[in-house]
Amino acid sequence: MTDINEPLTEPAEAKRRTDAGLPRKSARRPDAELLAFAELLFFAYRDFTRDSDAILQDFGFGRAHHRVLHFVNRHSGLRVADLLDVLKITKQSLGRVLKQLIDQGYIVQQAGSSDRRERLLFPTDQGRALAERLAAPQSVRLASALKAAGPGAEATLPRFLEAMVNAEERPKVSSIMASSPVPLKEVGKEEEA
Amino acid sequence: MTDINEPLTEPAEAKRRTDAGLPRKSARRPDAELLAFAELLFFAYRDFTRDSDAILQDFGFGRAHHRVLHFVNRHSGLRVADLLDVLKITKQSLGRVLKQLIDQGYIVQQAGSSDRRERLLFPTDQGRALAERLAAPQSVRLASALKAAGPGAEATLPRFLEAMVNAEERPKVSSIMASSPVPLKEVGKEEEA
DNA sequence: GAATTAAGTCAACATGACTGACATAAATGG
DNA sequence: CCATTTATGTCAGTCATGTTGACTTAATTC
Repeated sequence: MTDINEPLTEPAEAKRRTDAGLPRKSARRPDAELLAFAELLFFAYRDFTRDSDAILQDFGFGRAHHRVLHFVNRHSGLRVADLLDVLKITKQSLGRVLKQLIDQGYIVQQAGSSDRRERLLFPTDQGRALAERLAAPQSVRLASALKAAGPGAEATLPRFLEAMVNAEERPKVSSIMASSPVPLKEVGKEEEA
Repeated sequence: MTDINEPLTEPAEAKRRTDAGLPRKSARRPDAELLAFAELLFFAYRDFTRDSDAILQDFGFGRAHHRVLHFVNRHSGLRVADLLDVLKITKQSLGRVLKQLIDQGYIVQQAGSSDRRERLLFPTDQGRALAERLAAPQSVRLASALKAAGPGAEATLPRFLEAMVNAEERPKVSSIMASSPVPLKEVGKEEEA
C-alpha cells in the first residue's frame, strides 16, 4: 500500500455525528428503511444474475446475450426497434450481440410482411433451448423466493415491480408482457392456437 | 443492411410449434409465469438504476461509484475486504473506483485499531451528501412502489428479496444489513448513542 | 420523386469487469 | 525472532458492453 503512516484523518467522531443519537428510525432525510429495501434489491439482483452468468460463460456469451435471447424467445417476432426500446441500449450495442446470436444460429430474422424494412426476430430451436436453460435456475430461484415470501406474494410482487417501472414506460412494458409468444406487431403468421 | 434478399428462413411455423396449442399456463418446462416475474424484475431494476445514473453523470462517476458510496455510507467503518465480498468484484475493480472516491474527498480511510492492516472506510460530509442525493430518487420510487403494491408489501417484499439471495450469502447479508451505521467489525470508536 | 424510417455498419472511445503477478505493512505462529 | 500469512494496494493487459457521430441501403410515405 502507498503510505500507511500518513495522518489518515479520524473521521469517526466528526463524520458519524449526523447519524448518531437519533431515536431509531425517525423521519430522517432519506429514510433508512427505504435504503434497506434498495440494498436488499441490490443483493437479490446480484445473485439473480449470477445463475445464468455461469452458464453463459460456457457459451462465450455475456449477460447482454441473455437479455436479447430472453426477449426474442419470449416475445418472438419482435422487431429490432422494439428490442432497443426494451433494453434501453443503442443500436450499436445491440448490433454486436445480436449479430453473434444470429451468426451462431440462436436467432433468425424474417422480413416483416407488411413493412419489409422490419426485421422480426425469432429464436431457433437451438436458441429456444439455450433460453430455457438460462431461465431454469432463475425460475427455480424465483419460485422458491415466492414461496418463502408467503401467500399474497404472487399478487403483491407484480404490483410492486410494475410500480417500480417508470410511469411513461408502463404501457409499453404491459403491452410487451401481454404478448408472450406472440409478436409485438404482426408477423404474417397465424397463431395456430 | 447487408443483404435483404437472402432466403431469410421462415421459422415461424417450425419454431413456434413447441409453444402453441397448449392449454394456457400448464406446467411447461420453464413455467411462463416465472419468466414473467423475471422479466418484470429486469424492467424494475432497469429503471431503478436509471435514477441515480443520471445524477452520477454530473459528477463523472458511474454505477460502481454509487455502489461503493452507498455501502460505505450506510455501513461506515466497513473494511475493504467486506466491500469486496458484498460487491462480488475483484480488488482491482474496486480499487479504481475507491481510489477516485478517496482522492476526490468522498471517502476517507482509517487504520483499524485492533488490526492496523485494515482500512476502515468512512464517508466524508461530502460523501454523505452525495450518497443521500443519489438515494433520494430511488427512495421515492421505492416508497411509491411499496404503496402501489398494497398492504402487506412491507412484510412480503423483504422476505422475497432475502430469499432471492444465495443461501450461503444470507448470513452475511443479514449481518451487514443489521449494522446500519455501525461498522461490521470493531472501529475502535464508541457508538455515541 | 423527395423525404422519412428501419436496420446495419464503421470508427473511436469509456466504463467496469477480469486475470496474473507483485509489493508493502502488519499480524501470527512456530 | 524470523517465516508465513493476511490485508491492502498496484501494474499491465484483456474483455464485455456501453457510448457518440456519421454514413449506407432498402423500403415506405408523402
